[in-house]
Amino acid sequence: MHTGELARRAGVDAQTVRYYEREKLLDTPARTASGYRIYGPAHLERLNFVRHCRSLDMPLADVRRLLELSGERGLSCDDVNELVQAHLERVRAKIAALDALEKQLAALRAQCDSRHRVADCGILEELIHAAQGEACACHRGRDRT
Amino acid sequence: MHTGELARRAGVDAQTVRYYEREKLLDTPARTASGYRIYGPAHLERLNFVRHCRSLDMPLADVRRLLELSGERGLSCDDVNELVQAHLERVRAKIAALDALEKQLAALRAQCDSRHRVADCGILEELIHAAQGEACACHRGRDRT
DNA sequence: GCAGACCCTGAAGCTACTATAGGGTCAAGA
DNA sequence: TCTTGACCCTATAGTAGCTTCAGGGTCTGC
Repeated sequence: MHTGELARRAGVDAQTVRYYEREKLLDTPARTASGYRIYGPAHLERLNFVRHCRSLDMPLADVRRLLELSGERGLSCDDVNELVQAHLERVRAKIAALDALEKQLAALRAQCDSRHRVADCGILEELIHAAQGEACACHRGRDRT
Repeated sequence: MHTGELARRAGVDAQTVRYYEREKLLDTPARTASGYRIYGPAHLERLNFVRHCRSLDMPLADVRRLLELSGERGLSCDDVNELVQAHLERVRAKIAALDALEKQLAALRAQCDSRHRVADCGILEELIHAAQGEACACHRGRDRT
């Protein structure tokens, strides 16, 4: 099959397929005389694997590593474990950060009932006040993900 | 004060200050004869406001809009409300997506107890299997944030 | 007069794609 | 045979919000 069909079957854009090839996530395929890429079932399988990992929000570097590891079938799979564990922890950390964020935003949103003017808008007031207050440590050296 | 001191006081990098100036988030400051930027307290206040909004994960475009709106003090503050509300909803959507993700990753992590080889690693097995299964719709047209 | 800390500009790098420009290929229909 | 339309190719730029780097100037103290 050609690039377009492979892409369609995996539910991605054809450009993404070429991008993955450049990034060494897909094996370089054979070409027709006129330069069209020719893919087989193994490519589709691999592309699906990559997309599944991406749907789990794994960075491409991790996916690449998993692909390498899955080739070395005799090795202990500690590395696979660590990688997934580390990713799980990143996701959990992000959830915690967003939960805190959501609380702050909900509180902020509650400051204004939209029936008044910018000059005495509770939200802006709060934003400006919070930005100046000594007590507001939320924008000092916070980790950004 | 010069760029470095402003940056230090706001807890950011000096390059970030210059970046915000380019992006029209800070007023262009006066310069010394030799070209050094000179900032006053108003700049620090504004920079703190920007950083506070960023700590709430607001995109710079939203921050720019808030800065504009806070200048028009006679207007109704409906726009401020909408902006914060929309951002809050984005954050909530992201939390929901990450919660689902965390469950999938935790399940995946539980597949392998690390005492065996890659050849029969439960995680890799599961990843490959899930990527191929018809039932796995998780990587077909999922929304990406 | 020199070291070290600071300042400047412009450009590249990061992630994971997406989009655009400018061109070639192929199969079917008139 | 010509044309149309759908596909393919490459290379490059754009997205967000910075960070880092290269290559240079300035200022202060010894």
